[in-house]
Amino acid sequence: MNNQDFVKEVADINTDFAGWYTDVVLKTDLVDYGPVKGTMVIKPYGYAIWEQLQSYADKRFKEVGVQNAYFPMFIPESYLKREAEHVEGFAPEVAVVTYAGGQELSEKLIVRPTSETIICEMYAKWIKSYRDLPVRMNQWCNVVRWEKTTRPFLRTSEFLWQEGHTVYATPEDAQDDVERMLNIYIDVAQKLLAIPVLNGRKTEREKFAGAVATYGIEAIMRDGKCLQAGTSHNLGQNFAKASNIRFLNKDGVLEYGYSTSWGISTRLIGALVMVHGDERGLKLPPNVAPIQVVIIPVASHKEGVIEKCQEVADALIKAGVRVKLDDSKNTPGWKFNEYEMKGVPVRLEIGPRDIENGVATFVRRDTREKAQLSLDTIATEIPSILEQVQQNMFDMAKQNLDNAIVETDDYNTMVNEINNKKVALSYHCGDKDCEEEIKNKTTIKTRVIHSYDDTHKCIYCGKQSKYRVYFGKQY
RNA sequence: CGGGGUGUAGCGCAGUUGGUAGCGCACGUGGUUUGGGACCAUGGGGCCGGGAGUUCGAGUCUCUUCACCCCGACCA
Repeated sequence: MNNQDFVKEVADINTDFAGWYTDVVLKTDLVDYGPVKGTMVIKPYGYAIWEQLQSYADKRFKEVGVQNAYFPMFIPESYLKREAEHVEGFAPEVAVVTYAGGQELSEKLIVRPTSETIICEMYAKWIKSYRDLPVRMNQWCNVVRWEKTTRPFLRTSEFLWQEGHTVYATPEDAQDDVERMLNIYIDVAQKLLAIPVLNGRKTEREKFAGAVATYGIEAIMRDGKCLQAGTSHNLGQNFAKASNIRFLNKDGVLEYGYSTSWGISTRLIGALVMVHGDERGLKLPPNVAPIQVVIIPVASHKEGVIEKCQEVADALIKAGVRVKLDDSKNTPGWKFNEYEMKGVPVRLEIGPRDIENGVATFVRRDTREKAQLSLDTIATEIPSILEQVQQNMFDMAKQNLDNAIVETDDYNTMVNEINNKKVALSYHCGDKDCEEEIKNKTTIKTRVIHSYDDTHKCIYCGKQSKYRVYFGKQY
């Protein structure tokens, strides 16, 4: 097979982006379809990306004092119903267990679509005094949401995520938490995944079912569509009241707690693919790539080639680089294409000619730049090259993001630009029905609020603006 | 849930008016190769998505069901 064949087997990235996406995630062994509709098997290469992401986020959570725990996946149906907006938001997409242990259950069990209800029930049991606060726990788990359309990573019936749930004594502390966690998510996206994001508060229409306020990060794919990549919710006292989370304050008065919740999911892997990928396949930023450097021996049967490759691999491992030496039977050319498709950031080719010259040939995935590196200094140079690749990938993605944003005060311009793969930044009145009308007419929704500003007119209804907000189409 | 499309070997596909299922790649074995998807030889591999029907006979015709893809609707 030559590269033409690869191109033929994968849909064209420019004319069929959705087809390109599914082809790439399947062909690069990130994922496969499960036997049940809408389910996915995350294969080792895809799971390794998730593990990188997990370990970064987990470390950040722990640094700010969050502890991990695990809560059951089955939630009594009655729990979900305690918060009116919450049940309305989730009821259509929950999976329900009605039969177990050989008999009909007296109370149906919801398979968690998110765990606010069950965690708050437990918190209510544990929290008695202001001395018990704050409570801040996170769990890494799976959740189930039975949605109509599915796409690997982006929207599946079951997916992996983390959900953090906290309770504070004051609204100010809760709001601080919401912003602190949002900032960690911004770092996960930007520093780890090299995905620049828009961030801010969601509108009333777009907020989480049961929240007082939702904040989110939004990534923009190369087809101009937006993807909600992480959310941080201020739940106010809504869930505390629904679950009866009360504590005695310093004055001996019983008060409801203030809770928050926040999450990121395997969807980020989908974003990673769609933000950075190109016509050759995946392109992974070094900080999250399971393999940062692949070493490909050339003429590996020749004296000393494999030994030299192994030597370089060992030196790189010692320098903290995730490296793979591929000494399989495939030809070098096959391997070049394979690892480019899989998005490995840096490739080293080592053959008799290189060894003779005391160098290795290196090729960057992001720029496809090819050069020689001295074998003596390679282990010290590679880490900084990886940093450059990481930075360059972020910069390129940032440029795409900046280019995608169009500031406009004209409704028709907004609709046209968004249909032309852009994201609009416009003023809006903040009225739910007005936003609803725009959505019904065009499928365009608000993403996050840019800034509050009442000195302009709403782009749709012409009334006084409340804020400036990003509009776009979404995955 | 509406409209369109596809299910045949691990992957990509062909299969004529119905007559015992084929190609390329991948895979096993032996050898030659190795700097952008190598070559020769020789093997193995199939519930033709599932079910029901028509027929002497179904990959092919009819009905039905399931899954996946695309476009909408829905979607913290």
